[in-house]
Amino acid sequence: MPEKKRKRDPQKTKKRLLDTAERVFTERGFDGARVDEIAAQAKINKGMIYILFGSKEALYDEVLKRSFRRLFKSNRPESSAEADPVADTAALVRWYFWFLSDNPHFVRLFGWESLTSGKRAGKVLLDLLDEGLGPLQVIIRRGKEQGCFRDDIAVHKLVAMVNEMCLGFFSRLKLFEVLWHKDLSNREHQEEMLDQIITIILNGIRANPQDSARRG
Amino acid sequence: MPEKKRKRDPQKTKKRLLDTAERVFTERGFDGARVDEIAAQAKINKGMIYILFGSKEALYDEVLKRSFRRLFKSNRPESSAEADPVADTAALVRWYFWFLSDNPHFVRLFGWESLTSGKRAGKVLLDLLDEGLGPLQVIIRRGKEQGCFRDDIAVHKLVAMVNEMCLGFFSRLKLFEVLWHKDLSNREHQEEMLDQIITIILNGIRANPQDSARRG
Amino acid sequence: MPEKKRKRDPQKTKKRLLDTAERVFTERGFDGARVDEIAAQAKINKGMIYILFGSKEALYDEVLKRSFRRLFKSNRPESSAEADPVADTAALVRWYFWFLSDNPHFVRLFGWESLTSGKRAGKVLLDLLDEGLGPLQVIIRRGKEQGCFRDDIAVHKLVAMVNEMCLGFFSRLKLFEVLWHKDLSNREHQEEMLDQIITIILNGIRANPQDSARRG
Amino acid sequence: MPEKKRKRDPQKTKKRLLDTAERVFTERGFDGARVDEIAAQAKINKGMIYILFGSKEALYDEVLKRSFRRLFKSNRPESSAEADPVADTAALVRWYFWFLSDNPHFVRLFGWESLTSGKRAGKVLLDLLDEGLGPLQVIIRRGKEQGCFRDDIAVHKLVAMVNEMCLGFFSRLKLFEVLWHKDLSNREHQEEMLDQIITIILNGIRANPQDSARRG
DNA sequence: CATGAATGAGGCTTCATTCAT
DNA sequence: GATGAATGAAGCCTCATTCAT
Repeated sequence: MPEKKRKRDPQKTKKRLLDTAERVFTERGFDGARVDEIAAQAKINKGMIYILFGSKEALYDEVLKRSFRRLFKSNRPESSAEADPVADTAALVRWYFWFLSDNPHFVRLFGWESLTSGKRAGKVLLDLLDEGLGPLQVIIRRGKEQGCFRDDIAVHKLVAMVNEMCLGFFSRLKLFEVLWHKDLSNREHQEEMLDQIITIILNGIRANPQDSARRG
Repeated sequence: MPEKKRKRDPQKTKKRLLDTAERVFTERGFDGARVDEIAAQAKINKGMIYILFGSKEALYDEVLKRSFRRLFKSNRPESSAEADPVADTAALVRWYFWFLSDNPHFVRLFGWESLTSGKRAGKVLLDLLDEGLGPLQVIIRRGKEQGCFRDDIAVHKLVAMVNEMCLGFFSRLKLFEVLWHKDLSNREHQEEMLDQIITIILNGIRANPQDSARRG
Repeated sequence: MPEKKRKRDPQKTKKRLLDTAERVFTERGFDGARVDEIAAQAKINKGMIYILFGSKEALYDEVLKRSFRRLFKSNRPESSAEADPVADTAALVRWYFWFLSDNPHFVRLFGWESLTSGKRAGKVLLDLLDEGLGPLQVIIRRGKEQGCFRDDIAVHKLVAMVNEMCLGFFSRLKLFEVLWHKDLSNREHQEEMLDQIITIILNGIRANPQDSARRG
Repeated sequence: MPEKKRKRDPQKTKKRLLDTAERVFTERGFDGARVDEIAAQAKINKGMIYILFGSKEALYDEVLKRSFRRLFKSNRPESSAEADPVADTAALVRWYFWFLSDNPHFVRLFGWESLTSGKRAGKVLLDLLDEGLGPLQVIIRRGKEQGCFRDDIAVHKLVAMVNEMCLGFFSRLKLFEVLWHKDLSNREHQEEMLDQIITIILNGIRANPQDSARRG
């Protein structure tokens, strides 16, 4: 027998509120979001927001934190010193790309925060940049040492570029959809983009055979 | 020669207002911007905004249009069918990169509009994407045909990637400044980034010698 | 002997609540007091207030009543027809003064009620005025008859004056503390004030020797 | 021809608002007053309060200041070293008494502030106490030196007592009206109270003939 | 009884916009 | 046209009170 309409489930109430808030803040940004709208959509009394979180701002912070925690808890692929830098690079980029694909709210929150210079997320943004593709730095550096990646790669710049390609793609997904006449919510279509990114990057940083010949 | 009254110069007033509005909208977004603040900073009477533009929204639209027009009027390098696709690619990316560097407001407005799905800029965003790096498509395609660029490049995806690398870099300039401990308002430091982008891209898309050998 | 369960002692709970409510209402007045604050400080569940008293207003009424009852139950000195009006006057004023000193909450509640025209205490205020120094009227009148007090004393006005001197002193205790650079919570310092009041009053109402001589 | 309904008179608007605010704050205290009510009674748009004053609190402050200024601007009688201390005392008390009678809002605002320990009026309360009957200290002291006032008068305590008699009378005017079955808005009836106060005080502090005889 | 969650009315404040001069 | 005053709708938040458990 299925449960009937149950009330008073603070756990669920709070989650419902956070989910709704995430949706609204994500869609309209902090300034554009309306507390009333969040309450209405969450089917919650407006006052509860203030009992549970204290203010619109605190609610937003909680939404940010929760969304960002997802990145930290996401299962990032490990890379060891013995592993192949090329394969590792591809794996890490793949993981990041699909994380963003699975967390569109994260992408947008990051976007809003970037525009407000992290007025609310503060220094966490830096940690996020680092948490996402940070390990890529180590991998690239190892690749350079092993001679399979070009010498003239500025590691942190490269990481930033990869970040922008992935984040940017999902930031403007809707735009590209219209521009390319393609349904980009489709995972296979997304994968085409990912493949391109990896192809360009790997080819872009791979040491030239003749170069290594010259060197060797 | 028209008479010179004391203060009234509707042309200048309007420009001052647009400049101020651009600054404020750029900084805070449409929802975060305040008509009062714009009027105060422009040292203009609030009512004038409504006489000159009709509404906050219309003022914003005008700011958008003016900012976007700058891209259309910017002196984009031409490329002919005889030119070297490699050099052309580099030239176009350079031009786009420096345009963004010179027009930080454009970068931010584009950012806000991307997040609101172009609620206000509408389809212009598409034109902008096209206007900026659009010709790159032609160049790349020509490069592929001439065999100097890899076969497996998806042209429009590549263009998007370049766009994101440039736009994203300037979108998160402040973040990278802190992350890299570097003054990125400095043009020379910006150039380092540009060089990396071009290096990676060109290497990323260049046809492999052995590949062309195999083909040839 | 009734069983002793863990915590439930409705008697004590109610007292604790009333004590806390008295403190909070006294400090901030009815409008400034917060039901939440009272409940929190009394370490009681908010709902209990409504179970025990029904409303914020009813709780306030109960606080008022309890505080006012203390005046009625206070051990006021008796005066008989044979007694000395001068000594009786001093005794009664002393008693009233120390009652106020011992019941600062009473003083403040009276103050709030005076400002709201007894919107809540209602006519009880009148009874209180009467209950406090009321008997002074009889004493003074007897003193006038016996010739030891001046003829031209308007009895009820005098009583009011004494009342204001005592009540007013304690109402603005904190102010006088700062003004006089003196710790007026100190009982001995309070006594100095009382002595002054009694001195002035007794000298103020005592029949002049020459007057009585003239009359006699 | 009488002027028609004229609008847009910022001077009058502000005064109307302050007058209304004074009335409402005076009646209900800061916490009990409602911004909406003030706006409605002043026939003003609620927003104007925030344009003109910034906040409910700032409006209250302005009301306080304006009311208190009236005391400072009131024409207090001067007293010279040659004057008769007895007459001077009477004159000063008379002046203070009638000032309070003419400024019932002042009396009530002072009352609210006393209860909140001047949370909003701050240290001004001290100045007010001083500004009102402050000069009485000098007069009494001179009277003591000249031998016409008793030695054992504590000057500042006496001043406080006079203050309380006057202020207290007007604070509880409504109560006394009911208690005494007398219309105390009537100036002549008020004067009876004033006469009593002065009589008691002067008799209370006058040096006893026999005392001065003993001394002389 | 006792509790913590929930509620709705209303409080203060802001803001885009209009209007009288 | 240009200005400062004015406005109404709406925004965020608080608070006495109720309710399910």
